[in-house]
Amino acid sequence: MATKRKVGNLLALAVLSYLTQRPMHPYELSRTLRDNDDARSIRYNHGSLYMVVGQLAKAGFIAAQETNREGQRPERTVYALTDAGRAELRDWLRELVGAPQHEYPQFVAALSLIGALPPSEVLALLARRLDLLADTRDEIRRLIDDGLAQGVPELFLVEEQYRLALLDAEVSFVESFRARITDPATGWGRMWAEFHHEPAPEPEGHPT
Amino acid sequence: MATKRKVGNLLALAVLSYLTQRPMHPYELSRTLRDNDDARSIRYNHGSLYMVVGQLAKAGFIAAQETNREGQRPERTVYALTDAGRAELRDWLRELVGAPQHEYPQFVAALSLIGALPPSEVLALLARRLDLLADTRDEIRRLIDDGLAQGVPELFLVEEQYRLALLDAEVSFVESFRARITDPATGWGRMWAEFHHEPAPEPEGHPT
DNA sequence: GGCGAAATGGTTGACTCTGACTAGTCGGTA
DNA sequence: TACCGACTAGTCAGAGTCAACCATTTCGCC
Repeated sequence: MATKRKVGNLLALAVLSYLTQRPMHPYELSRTLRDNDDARSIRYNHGSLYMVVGQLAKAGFIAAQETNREGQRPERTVYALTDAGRAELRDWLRELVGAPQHEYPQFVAALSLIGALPPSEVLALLARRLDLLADTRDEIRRLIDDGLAQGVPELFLVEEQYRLALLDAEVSFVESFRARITDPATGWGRMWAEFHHEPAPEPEGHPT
Repeated sequence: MATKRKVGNLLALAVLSYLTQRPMHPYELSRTLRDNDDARSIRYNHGSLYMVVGQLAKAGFIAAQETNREGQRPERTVYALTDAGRAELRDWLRELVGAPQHEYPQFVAALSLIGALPPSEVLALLARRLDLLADTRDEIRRLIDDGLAQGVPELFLVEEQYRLALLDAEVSFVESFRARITDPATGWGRMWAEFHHEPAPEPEGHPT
């Protein structure tokens, strides 16, 4: 599983991937990650990068190639991918692509406890969520369009298209969820509201 | 944001939520969480629970109510929710429901680096992924149906329906992704394959 | 009634992660 | 030319996570 890897942080995957192109020193990796906007897909922390590089070196996936220094700056160690590192990269990617991992999105946790909020409030919050989801959607769309306009191959934007697909699914779900709360036929609204000692929620635009 | 909370672990949210029903001691919480299958929605770790309870107590969200002991067992401290805790629960849930958080699913990371694998292999891995996604889908369906059959209100199954919606979206995406790889019109397959020094991938069922 | 397995209830320690801190360099500008 | 802010480059303490372990008690079953 995911935890069996010697280095489990996904940042390490990106490091391995960039080192296939050429040896680099940590700061160069950091800049490359920033320039390619990888922080959108992989949790990035300046501090974690140095840690991850150290772990990869200890595990034998990368090896220090040379150490040089300019002026009074701290020295920079250039790392190169080893054969073991190349194998790890492939194996890890295979696992991630070939088998879905169980994950814990925050919204799932919230939904599982949603009963703790009264339905009237939940309706308002979901409306707000829909607005924000629409904003995010526009942003991703723009990111993709800009990329395409600048000649980025569509293959390198595929993760954004995936994000978009999930986003659309979430929007549909939230809309249908709202509808089911207000639909008197489901009986949800009444039961839920009674539990919170408030009147049953009304459909949109028909407040009591 | 998520990190500004005194206790950031989502397990704490579940603890606060269950303590609204009645005071409990840690192990009772642990069992309740297990019984309700909350580990599906919230990353659960036996050890973490005690830490989270300690943190919540230190933050003033819960308070030790009494300590008793049976036989030679370690003592059990019963905790009760404080007013601050009730407020934190509501505020936290509001945030989670009202505003989507940026998250980092593993598959997104994998997609962003997918170019490192040759397209022929990616096609095979995606096929495997589709199989496993179908299994997961069946499992969730069964979970929902069993719940409904046992009279669980549909509201308490809403997080599984959300999961199902996302799952379906992922299946559609993966299918369309596969199609675009094999479709000669997109040109992806050829470019990608050339980069890996292999022949362009063929559409399903027509191997070279 | 006795034996092992499972449940109860919790602690510990090794490891990982994160945000904050340090410290040199460079370009502009007042 | 002296100062400021931004960038470069890296370190580190403290917090968090997780798996493994420990010690009792109860339960199933022969």
